[in-house]
Amino acid sequence: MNTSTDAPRRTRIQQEKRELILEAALEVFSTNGFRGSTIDQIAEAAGMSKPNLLYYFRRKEDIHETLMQRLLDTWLAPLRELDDIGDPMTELRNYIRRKLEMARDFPRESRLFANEILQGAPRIMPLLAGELKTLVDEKAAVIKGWMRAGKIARTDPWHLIFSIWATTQHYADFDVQVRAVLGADRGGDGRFEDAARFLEQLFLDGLKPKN
Amino acid sequence: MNTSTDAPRRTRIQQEKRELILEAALEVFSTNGFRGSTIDQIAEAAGMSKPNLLYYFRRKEDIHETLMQRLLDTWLAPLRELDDIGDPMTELRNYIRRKLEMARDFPRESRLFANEILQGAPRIMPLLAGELKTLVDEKAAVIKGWMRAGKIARTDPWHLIFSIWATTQHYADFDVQVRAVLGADRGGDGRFEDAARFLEQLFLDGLKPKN
DNA sequence: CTAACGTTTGTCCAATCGGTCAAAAATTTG
DNA sequence: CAAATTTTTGACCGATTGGACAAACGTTAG
Repeated sequence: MNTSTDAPRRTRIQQEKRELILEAALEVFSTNGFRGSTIDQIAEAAGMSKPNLLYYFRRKEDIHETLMQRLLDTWLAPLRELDDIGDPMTELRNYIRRKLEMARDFPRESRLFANEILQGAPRIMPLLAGELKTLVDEKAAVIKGWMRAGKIARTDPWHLIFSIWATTQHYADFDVQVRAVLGADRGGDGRFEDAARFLEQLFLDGLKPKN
Repeated sequence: MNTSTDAPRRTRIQQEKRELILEAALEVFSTNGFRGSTIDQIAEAAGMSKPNLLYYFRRKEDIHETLMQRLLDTWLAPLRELDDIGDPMTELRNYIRRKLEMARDFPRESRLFANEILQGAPRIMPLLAGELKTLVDEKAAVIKGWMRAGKIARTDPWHLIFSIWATTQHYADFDVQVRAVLGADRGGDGRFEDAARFLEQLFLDGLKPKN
């Protein structure tokens, strides 16, 4: 992993300022969407003038693209770690837990991604049909193996992965709604632990009465 | 439900054209978001000139507001129908099924709603903390009753509702991703039936092996 | 027919947008 | 130090935006 292999040579200031801009852009893009965000907003959030920002990223889309590229790697890391060798139930529990932690700790990243997908994924479609599909197919095969071995109930592995994505990311993407519905008492910091408990039961036990 | 009670008197043409605009705006807003959509786009999709559109809705926000108000009612209808009297498992199954059907038949409405929530629900926050919270609390109480009666396993009713929302709406909001990952063979029209089967098993049986 | 009213459009406007450019300021290099 | 290079900025530009407006057009009731 030599970071200087293909990356353009950059000065210390360039590295720092680019990070500053990307951090500011994540904040702005994730709450306003790409078209809803302006370069001025990002520049102000990054504490610099618009032409100065454009000195580091020549087009608005370059910022967004850089952000999305970085995002996808970290975003798929938990799924990559789903291991064939470990105990199936433990592996799934850990995956759900890690995804929920990411929703809690990186909600802006989740919303940025959701925004992109919602609008038809115009900028990352190739990645979805390529890298993402490959990874999911691979992990679906692992899960299928567990099912054949009788370690977990038989279901559709792809839809299982979808439902884990949906339920965990919901706590980042729809956070406003979750907090509004739970109200002041239950919508506080404890909501993620409640969610973790619930999701664990849902995926690992189901709703069937235990009589 | 007298529709003429508070509504301004409208001619036949006004009724028709307003519907035309709302239909066009649903299409445009749901794929581009509020700020990403232009009045020109909506006007063109509705087959009229921009000033003509502005004759029926004086501001861009008025269109969006009207759309959101209508949406919320139909969107919450399935939950409203969750009945205390019916058989719990059947009621839940039907609710999940109806929500999934809505994701299939009204994906634009789902995406419009998701767009609004994602961006912090600036225009419908009061509705979430008011009408929506009341409804969810009410239905959560119903579900709690079923749990006390031993009809379904004990869990958090609020998070149960969240997870039903998340999993079903996922097939509308993240449709592009779902289709990309499933690929050409499994991403066709059958994907909703696969999803229905999977979700039914997930929520009603769980993943525990049946040994 | 015609006056009144409802509908449609072309033209225009101020504000905002993404982005350019040259020149000033700061930093690094020799 | 001074020259070379990098960084920052103010001023500016053309395009797009939401919206205003008056004039033209269509419809209908008397």
